[in-house]
Amino acid sequence: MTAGRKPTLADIAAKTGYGVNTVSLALRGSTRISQAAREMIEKAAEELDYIPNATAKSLVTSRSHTVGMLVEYLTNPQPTAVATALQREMAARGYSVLFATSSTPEQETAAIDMFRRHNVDGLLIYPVDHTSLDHLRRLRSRNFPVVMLVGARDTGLDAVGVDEFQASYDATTHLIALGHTRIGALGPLRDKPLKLEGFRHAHRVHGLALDEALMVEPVGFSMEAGFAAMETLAARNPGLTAVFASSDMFALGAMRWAKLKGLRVPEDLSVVGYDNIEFGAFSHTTLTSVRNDGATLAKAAADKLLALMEGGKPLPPPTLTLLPGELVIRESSSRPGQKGWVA
Amino acid sequence: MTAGRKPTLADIAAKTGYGVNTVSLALRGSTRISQAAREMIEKAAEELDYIPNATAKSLVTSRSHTVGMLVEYLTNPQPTAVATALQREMAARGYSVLFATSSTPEQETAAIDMFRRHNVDGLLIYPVDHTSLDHLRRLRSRNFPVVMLVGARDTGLDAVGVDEFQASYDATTHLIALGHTRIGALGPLRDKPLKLEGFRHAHRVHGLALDEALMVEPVGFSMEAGFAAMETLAARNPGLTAVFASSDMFALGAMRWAKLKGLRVPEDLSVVGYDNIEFGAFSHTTLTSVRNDGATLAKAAADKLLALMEGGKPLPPPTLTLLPGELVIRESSSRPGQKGWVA
DNA sequence: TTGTACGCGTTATCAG
DNA sequence: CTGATAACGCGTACAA
Repeated sequence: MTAGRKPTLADIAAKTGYGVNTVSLALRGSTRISQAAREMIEKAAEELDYIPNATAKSLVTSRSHTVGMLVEYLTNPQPTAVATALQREMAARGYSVLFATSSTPEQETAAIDMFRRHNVDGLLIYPVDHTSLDHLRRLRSRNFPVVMLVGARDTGLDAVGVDEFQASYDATTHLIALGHTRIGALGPLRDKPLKLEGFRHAHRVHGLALDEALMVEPVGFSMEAGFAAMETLAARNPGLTAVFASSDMFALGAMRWAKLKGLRVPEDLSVVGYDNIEFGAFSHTTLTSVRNDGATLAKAAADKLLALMEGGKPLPPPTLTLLPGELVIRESSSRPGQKGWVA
Repeated sequence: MTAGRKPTLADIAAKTGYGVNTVSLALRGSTRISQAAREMIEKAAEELDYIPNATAKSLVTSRSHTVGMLVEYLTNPQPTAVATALQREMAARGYSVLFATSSTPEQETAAIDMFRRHNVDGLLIYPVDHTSLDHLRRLRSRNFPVVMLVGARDTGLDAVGVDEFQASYDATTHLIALGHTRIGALGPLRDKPLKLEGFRHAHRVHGLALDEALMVEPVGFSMEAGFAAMETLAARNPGLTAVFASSDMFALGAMRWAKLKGLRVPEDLSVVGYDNIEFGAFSHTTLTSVRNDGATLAKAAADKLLALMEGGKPLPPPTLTLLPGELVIRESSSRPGQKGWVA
């Protein structure tokens, strides 16, 4: 078994004496082929170690059975888990996934162009900027299936995601119910506004004043970014007793900051995160956080994309699948000045 | 701009009056095309929103400019960071990456088959079982470029990775030098033996007896798995004063276990991890760990794969690129019964 | 400088 | 049941 090109249908045809077309049909399990022919052909294919050429197939069928998956940095375990689950879900449905990361709009369009050159049948995307989605709407208007992995309303796009607004509202309300009145927030202000809008909404509903200085946007997606943002937040707001973080990464960074400052969590500072990653659940002080079911999300997104890809070609109107986020209360949140949570 | 198929070279040819082949050459910047023709053609391509069909191109050139990337679960941030960096490195070199995860040998071969169907030009792989690599050697013998992301010696494969044996030896030696004599280990025993072999080797070199009961293999790649394995380890070994974990995930799980048992780290139990993930550096008790430079690794792997893909076709003999791992000493390791590390 | 013809490996169409 | 033949979109001769 030396070099040589890959065996093709023609090689099998030559070896068995049948025509390429018969070979093609036999290998795809057509019933119009005789038992004898099928067995002979399958045996020959086996011997030659034949591997179907998806590229050639794609050219003639104009379906690549490939989708593009575009996410931001994979530093956050939660989207990472979703991406992994998505790949498996798509594989189970017979689709391969081309993968790319983008942290800027330019990288995002470059990646999408790459996907289109490769004729992907659809796109799973966690967009960089949740508020400017024209390029995705344009794709959709050309009947190109796109499923966005963010639970944003009224985007004109198919989407599945957690109800970040509601979940963040719940998380903030939890802190307010505990008696906190000066609550800070760490998270994106412009690109991904849903979580902080939920934070704002909770203040409105419960009649709590909210100063813009109480919201700080970390630079990047690391614990260190959370740490630095927490430092800024604390400097600006002396009386702070609680923080809501849009990501457990930030929350853990904030807890680290508290430790270095000699502040106890939750006695001196309550911390609530988002994503419910394992690092929070196993942290020294366990982290109160919003759980979103990544597996369900991945499955729903895969199903939705599949329906669009294999359905008729004027795409149906876009639908939004909103999954609930559930607040998991642990040690890091309590009444101000107190240890342990009391309902 | 309604539905309709994608524009092709023929469409541009029709619109401009040139032949397809002139269009093809012009778009690829051939100098044999007149200035006027080029400009007219580029303008038409722009207007039609022409996107080259990589599939068709691939069929005729028999190069897909696509590589497969196969990793295990992305629950561990370190391999995840490497995977992300690899995708970016490959993109910078004009390659797209098909991505899959595999946690069993069966899934691994299934994924590789998928890659081959899609005619990937090469493969980046973190194999499930570091000791059975025949299937990869077989690919290589057919001149298919494969770069393994594990620094294992004498595999007959191209590989780039950290010197896990040496780094684990160093980490264990650190504990021995601190005065520990009963050191447990958490990590894979069979599939990925390098780290525990380094652990063993340190015992041999420093004349320390080593009981098989001191090594426990966690089930899975989570903190919870580390937690459970630590429980088993402790139950089997009462006098234990230190643990070496083959992954920071396991180490953090072990620290969590210590906390729940009322043991202080490092006074009652020293813990050394591996991977130097941010969660360890920002943990309540910061984690001593082995740093491996993921960015350098990704770059080296990308370069190596590129050389194989674009070099001549009897593949050159395989080479191994070994990167050093560096022990980063933090709070979690000290002399037995003591807080803080003294050299 | 540009056009024509052919082939890449497969599926689809239409005969036989 | 099976076999020619024509696409699919592009690159590479070679010819004009």
